[in-house]
Amino acid sequence: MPELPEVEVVRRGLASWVAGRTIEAVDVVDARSVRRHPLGPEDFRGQLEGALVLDAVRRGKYLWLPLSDPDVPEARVHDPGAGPHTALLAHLGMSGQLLVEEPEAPDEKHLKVRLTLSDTLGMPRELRFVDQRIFGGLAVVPLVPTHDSGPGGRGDSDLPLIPGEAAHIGRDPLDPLFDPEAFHLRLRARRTGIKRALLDQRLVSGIGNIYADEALWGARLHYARPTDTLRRPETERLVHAVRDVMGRALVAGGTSFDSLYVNVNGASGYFSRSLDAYGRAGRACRRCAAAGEGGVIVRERFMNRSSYRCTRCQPVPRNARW
DNA sequence: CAGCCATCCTGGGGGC
DNA sequence: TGCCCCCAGGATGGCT
Repeated sequence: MPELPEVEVVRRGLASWVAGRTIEAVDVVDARSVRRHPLGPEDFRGQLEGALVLDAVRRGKYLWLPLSDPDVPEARVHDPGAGPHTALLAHLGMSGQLLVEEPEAPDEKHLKVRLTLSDTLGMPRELRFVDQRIFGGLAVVPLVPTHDSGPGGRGDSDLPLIPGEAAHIGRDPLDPLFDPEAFHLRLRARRTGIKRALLDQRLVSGIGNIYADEALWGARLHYARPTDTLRRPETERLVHAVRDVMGRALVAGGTSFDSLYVNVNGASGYFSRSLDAYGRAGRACRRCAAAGEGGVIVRERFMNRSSYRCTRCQPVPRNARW
């Protein structure tokens, strides 16, 4: 399942392969993948055809391509303060892929949307949205200046332009603007369990079920640990563990062990070999084994999902909040 | 407002 | 071999 490292790998691929090209044609193969575009597939196509892709931007697991507005060329071009006003917004959901392919490549089984891009340097390409489970989708949305938890007192022109759909998404742990001390204080103010908090994209973004379990294992914390009892060293351990697991995944190009997810050019990653908790039910905890101890990874149902933890180094806490 | 849960969705896989 | 059911989980809307 794409989490922050996978989405960031896709973003980088889009920035290098798609930015600078024009969208020449749009084929919505399955309208369900644009159901979050309020005006329907025809409007989706009309708004994209002829648009120039300027960049590829990410906030948490939301990804968007800022577009030049082809309908108002003159006025905008001569206004130095005018940035892009719309973007192609994408969320990969559980199984979404954005693939940059040669037009001759055969259609994928779950191809949902095909964007034909302008030919650059004799390299014609299509951007294809492929999605089996249809939790993800595409939409053309306005970009609006949006405050976040950063320093205030600035004018509108200095605020980041992001889609309203992503306005509530917090900074991710690898973002320079992520504030570990503020994160700690917000955790302490919550009345819930730590895994619920990690999965709340408003508090910290980019973490899904897999990296949540990996980070909790790294920090030796149980998923039901009450957030209001966390001590500063524990939060620091957790932030360090999240950054470590995400950083390693990013270097490896995303986990993509699901085989549904591959990166923007269709190549699989291989980070799954180094997962310590997720998917290892019944196997020995590596850390315990290295210390000559007998901790075992168990799978438990939590939040209608699977959670993996070590019985020994992630014991059930007092006052657990399930 | 904060917390939390059901729901969306498809296809692979196990059981029989 | 075919059928049924479970399972995967990100984000949202609507409860309490």
